[in-house]
Amino acid sequence: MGKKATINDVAKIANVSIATVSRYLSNNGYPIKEQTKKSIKNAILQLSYTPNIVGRMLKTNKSMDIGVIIPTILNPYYPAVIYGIEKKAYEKGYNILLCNSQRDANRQKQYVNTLIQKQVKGLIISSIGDDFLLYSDIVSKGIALVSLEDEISLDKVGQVLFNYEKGAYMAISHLLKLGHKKIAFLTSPLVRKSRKDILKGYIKCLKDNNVTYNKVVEINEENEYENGALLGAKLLLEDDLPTAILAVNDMVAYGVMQYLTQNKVKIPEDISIVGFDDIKISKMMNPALTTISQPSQKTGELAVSMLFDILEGKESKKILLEPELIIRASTKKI
Amino acid sequence: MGKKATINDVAKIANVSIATVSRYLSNNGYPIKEQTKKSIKNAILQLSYTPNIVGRMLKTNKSMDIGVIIPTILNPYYPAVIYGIEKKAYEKGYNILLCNSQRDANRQKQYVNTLIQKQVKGLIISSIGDDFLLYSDIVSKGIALVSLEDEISLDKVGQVLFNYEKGAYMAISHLLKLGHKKIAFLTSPLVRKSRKDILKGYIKCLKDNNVTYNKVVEINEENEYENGALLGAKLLLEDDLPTAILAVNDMVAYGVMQYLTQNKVKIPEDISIVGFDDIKISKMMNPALTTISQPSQKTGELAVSMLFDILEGKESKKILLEPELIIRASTKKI
DNA sequence: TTGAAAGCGCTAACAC
DNA sequence: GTGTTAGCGCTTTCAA
Repeated sequence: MGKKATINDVAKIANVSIATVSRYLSNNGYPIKEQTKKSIKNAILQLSYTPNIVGRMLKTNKSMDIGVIIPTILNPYYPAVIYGIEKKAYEKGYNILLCNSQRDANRQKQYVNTLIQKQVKGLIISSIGDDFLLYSDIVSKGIALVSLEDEISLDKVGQVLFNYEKGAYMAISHLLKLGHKKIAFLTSPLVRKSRKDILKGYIKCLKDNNVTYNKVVEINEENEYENGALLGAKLLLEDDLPTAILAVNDMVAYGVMQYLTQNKVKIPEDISIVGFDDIKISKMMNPALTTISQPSQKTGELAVSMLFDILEGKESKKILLEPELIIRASTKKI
Repeated sequence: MGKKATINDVAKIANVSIATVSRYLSNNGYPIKEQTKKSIKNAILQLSYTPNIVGRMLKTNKSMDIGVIIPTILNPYYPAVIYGIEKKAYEKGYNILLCNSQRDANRQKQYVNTLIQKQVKGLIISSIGDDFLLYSDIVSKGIALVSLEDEISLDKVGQVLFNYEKGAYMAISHLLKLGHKKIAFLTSPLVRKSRKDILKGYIKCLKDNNVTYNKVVEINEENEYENGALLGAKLLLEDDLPTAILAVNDMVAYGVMQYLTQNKVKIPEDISIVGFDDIKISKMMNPALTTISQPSQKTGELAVSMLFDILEGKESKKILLEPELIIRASTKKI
């Protein structure tokens, strides 16, 4: 395979200086004689030369990479976010460095560090906490930072937030309207602010409607796939069973549904269930899942737009996306 | 935010040479006086200095990035592959540059080019075709290349393949065993080799069992989400309806199932359906989907292992992963 | 319209 | 143990 050709090799073969080759490559209207252009072009073809961006980066200090840190790509919500990010980034010529934090604070920190070292232009992060120092370190290095979902108490950080509390409130309202009086909330560990907000909305709506029954079933593990089943099992051990369930997200809802169905609990006949996220497949489930829609792809696109705004020196801002209730077949009048 | 600190700044503050700082940072056992270490450490803290990897890359010509090109992250099969890739890569300290080709040859080419320029150490690519020139260009630049799913007619390319034909054969066998005689194959455009192989397996199994009925329903668009519904609609227009369906992948199967269910066709009572991939959620569907399991996460892990093997100068190889039939509730004896 | 040369931040060979 | 220095591939100023 031999060594890669450099701009020097091209210059030598084309019998011009590297400066001229560089100008040719940058293609910015700098005047070059047609004849010269031609010979450079030939040399490039002959060597099948590809510019080394690292050289340019070192010189210009301009990277075209964006770091993206998400909890886990295995929850389809995030691929949809990434899709939005990548779409917008591609349009602008940026690439995505993808990192899964696995909801592990150390791993997240490590990734942030690596990404800084790699000189990313910006960082989009769906965090697991409010690590003030970590974020201010990023910002102080001139890297544009956009946070997803969880609010961060720091200026100069773009934020694409979602009204989780209201979403939960809407879900519970819907269930109450259907006549349900016993509604449980099934959730992964209540560590993220977003989850706590869902809990808040759940509690608030019950209180506002003078419903005394409430049951929060929480599980310790982070694995959403299996959590649903575990939560379902835990629920069935209770003696005062609910007639309806709010799940912390769609993936968990699926697990619960599957477990209940296997255990002869019919959905929605015996128990109604509402999810959270409205990932694509939710409408393909059978019964299709009633859920709170959180615009995933749009979240990604907005994040990138914000990132570029910050990069252009504009004031960073917060956007609060609003939930929407998607009524499907998994909820039923009691 | 000011300018980022460099190794020079650190050296100046610590009152040592940049060489010493560099040695300190590389932390490779090179002897440094404790006292010196301490003052360097302080300087680094004081400046909140982060090494600039670009400088190192230019010098050492060693990148720690791997490019990953997949068709679309929106089909959950790929996030699972990526999960496997990222897991293994993380262990080795590598990062992932993620690209969605959207099954667009131009976009793919563009991405490959960018990734080469960014000096990735390796490239994992789930391609849309057998672009010999593209691949040999990659290889000739000393970049390790691993191809997923589709076979490539080029040496020095690692390949993690899957026995699609056999998978389809197994699916059809299963359906025949259940007494089905009219089995249709519903598919996205038959452009990828993998899809054509599924078709082959379908045809072959029918022929081997002297079944004359066969019906291939193909759709033109690439969007798997909506394809299922379109395929379902197209199917219902036929006059000689099948009693069973093989879908080209699970996502398509979901769409079909949903459409059929909405149109009063019961699954599996009226029509049995088999998917392909066994993405995580398939067992959470209701009815749970019978499908051919394709080990996605393992595919990703193997790809990375291969990549590192190639990087270490080992002979590149091919691995053919074998399918497994996962029988669930979407298929039924006739 | 072109070239010479400095220098981006870092590593590593060599010298002491 | 530590410092000096060349140079990785590129862009860009300055000069011609």
